[in-house]
Amino acid sequence: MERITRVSSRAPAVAPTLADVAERAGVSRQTVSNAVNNPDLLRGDTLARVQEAILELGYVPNRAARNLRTRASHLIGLRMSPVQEGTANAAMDRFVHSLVWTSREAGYHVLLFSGEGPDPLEGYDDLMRSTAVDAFVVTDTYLGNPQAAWLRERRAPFVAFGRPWDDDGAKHPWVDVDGAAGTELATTHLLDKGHTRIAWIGWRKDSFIGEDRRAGWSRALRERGHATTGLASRVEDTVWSGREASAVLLDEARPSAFVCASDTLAMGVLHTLAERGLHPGHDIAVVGFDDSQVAQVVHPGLTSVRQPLEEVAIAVVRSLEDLLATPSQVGEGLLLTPTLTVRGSS
Amino acid sequence: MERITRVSSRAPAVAPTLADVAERAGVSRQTVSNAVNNPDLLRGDTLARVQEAILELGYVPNRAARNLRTRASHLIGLRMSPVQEGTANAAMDRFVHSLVWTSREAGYHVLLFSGEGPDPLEGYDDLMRSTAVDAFVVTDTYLGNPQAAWLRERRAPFVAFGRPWDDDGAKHPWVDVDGAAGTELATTHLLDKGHTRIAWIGWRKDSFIGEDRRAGWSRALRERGHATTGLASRVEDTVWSGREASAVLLDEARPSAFVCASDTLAMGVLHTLAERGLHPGHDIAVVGFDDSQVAQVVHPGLTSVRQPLEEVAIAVVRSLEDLLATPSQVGEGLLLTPTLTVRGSS
DNA sequence: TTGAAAGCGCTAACAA
DNA sequence: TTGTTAGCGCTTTCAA
Repeated sequence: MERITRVSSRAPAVAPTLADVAERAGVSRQTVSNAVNNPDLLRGDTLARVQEAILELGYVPNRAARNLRTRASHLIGLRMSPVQEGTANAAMDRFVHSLVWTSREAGYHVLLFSGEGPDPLEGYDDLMRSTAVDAFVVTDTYLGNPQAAWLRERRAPFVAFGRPWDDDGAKHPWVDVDGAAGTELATTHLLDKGHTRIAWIGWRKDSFIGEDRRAGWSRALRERGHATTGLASRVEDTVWSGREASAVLLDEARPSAFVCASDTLAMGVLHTLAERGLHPGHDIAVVGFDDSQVAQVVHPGLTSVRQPLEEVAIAVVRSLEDLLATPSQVGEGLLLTPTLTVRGSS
Repeated sequence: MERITRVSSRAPAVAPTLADVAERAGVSRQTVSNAVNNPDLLRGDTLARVQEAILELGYVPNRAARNLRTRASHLIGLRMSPVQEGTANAAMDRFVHSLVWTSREAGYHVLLFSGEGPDPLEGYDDLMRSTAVDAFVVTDTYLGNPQAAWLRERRAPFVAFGRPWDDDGAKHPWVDVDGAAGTELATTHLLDKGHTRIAWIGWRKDSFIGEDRRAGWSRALRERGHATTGLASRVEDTVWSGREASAVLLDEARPSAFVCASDTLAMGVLHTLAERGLHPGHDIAVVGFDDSQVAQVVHPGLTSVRQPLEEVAIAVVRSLEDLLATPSQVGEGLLLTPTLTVRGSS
């Protein structure tokens, strides 16, 4: 039983405006505006009368008009990079979910746009200049932050998910996950399990993120006095590369465990193990990175470093709010720590 | 070397307006507006002069003002359902990518929003009444279309990705993928490989989509005169359920192949096979549904039915354009055919 | 082919 | 505490 009577649930042909509400409540338009945006300013009975009129008419402020007047859209722009088929990479999608969720609570919506091609700047310009969004969340910082300088120069508010790797003096706010801490966690976990020869399969050297994650692996091994020599491989982020690299490492370095820069590479390791009749978690331990769906559903479960994307989203939105409230403020950086989800593969 | 001189690439402190351009070009504001929206109306030299001024000033029309005036936002609303951890389901994310891409070409952006809870209507109302979006794309039709009737009653333009299963008389436009055709394709593929005892693992009976996909399996078997009795199982969409169901079926019905309603369930089958030392594609064939990343990267590759989500997005956007151009028009339905991506598991 | 007037719905600034 | 005035930047309508 619906108790509340929604008078206008049938949606009137034409949407009511402030003026309609004002007339109905017997007040001025400004008073209605205040009732919506600054209810504290009204006297109790006036507020009640206006709110009743609002309810009766089913009034909802027109966004375009409000945007025009306040010069704000309450929209956050996010560029979506194309899906990568054949990989396990879906961190971006998980992040989008978290961001949408968190933004809503802050009164923002997420506007998705796509760059035409490889140019990461494509698409930002138009949205910014047409005042379609209030700010951007920049995620594709894997090769440094070409966008950061560019957006900064154009005075576009933005928060980056990802460190300004190549620019220590960067003054924009950012949030990132400590990849090295993640792989260190993974490596220590394996060391605790008794493994000593732990191999690394990561990305090519020009990847900042890849080098960061690799550092966690080597740090953990060195701290416990174990060797890293000959145990590392740097390849492309594909299943095939992970398979090849692990095959070579198994033959030449005889590791008992693998730590990988991504779940995609870890899946490659699982391929090699399957081909050789080896059982992950039993014969050889494997740890991936990103706690993708793949890690969650593959047999016997892939242990993986999980980025706290929900927290990232919260921090990003908070940062965005600060930024929009105080545009001149110097941005801060925040580094979050990932966790390790242990499954059958280790 | 940048050849084109972007005079205002440094972004002026305050964005230029129509009036600024008009003054610079020595014409009226209206003429500038026409230069942007109806260039055909201008004489060649006037147009050139105005365009030059636009370029020099770096003028981009203000979206809020335009939206207010034209009562259109060129935004498409899409509700994101929460991520399902522990499953392989990511069709939604792939679809979002395609939709963003396709929308851009049609001059639209995608606005993401999230429902608060299980109520699929939550969130639509506010966006619609505040004229934040021009239309919606409705995707969560797995339990019929409660949104359809609701949105229709409120005169909200929308296109559904998913059939109006429970309402033959539905008059809204929709695009869907023929699930039965997909599983029929999968089953026929297995029959061609020599399998005759092909089991089905699908969803509970109250799932329209699940029953549709199941129909393709049984149709293919019946057409070739093979049995279906005792070969089907209906469970929840989890890896665990798929594992359990396949274990029972293997013991009781001795199938040589499995067709599943989802990659998640298919992964469950792979678990059972791994536990029994059976090799997918060699001892037992397995086919999933959705061609998820999981299917793509798992060893030895999971054969899976692939929904043509790019085509779906194109059809949805086209439908949306028709709808917005001719609001009164009766919506049509379009059923697309999936393909089968064959991998090692079959 | 171009221009002038009007107003979309809202809120900031100020006045009562 | 409430109301009045003005105008955000644009496009529709109509006149020149």
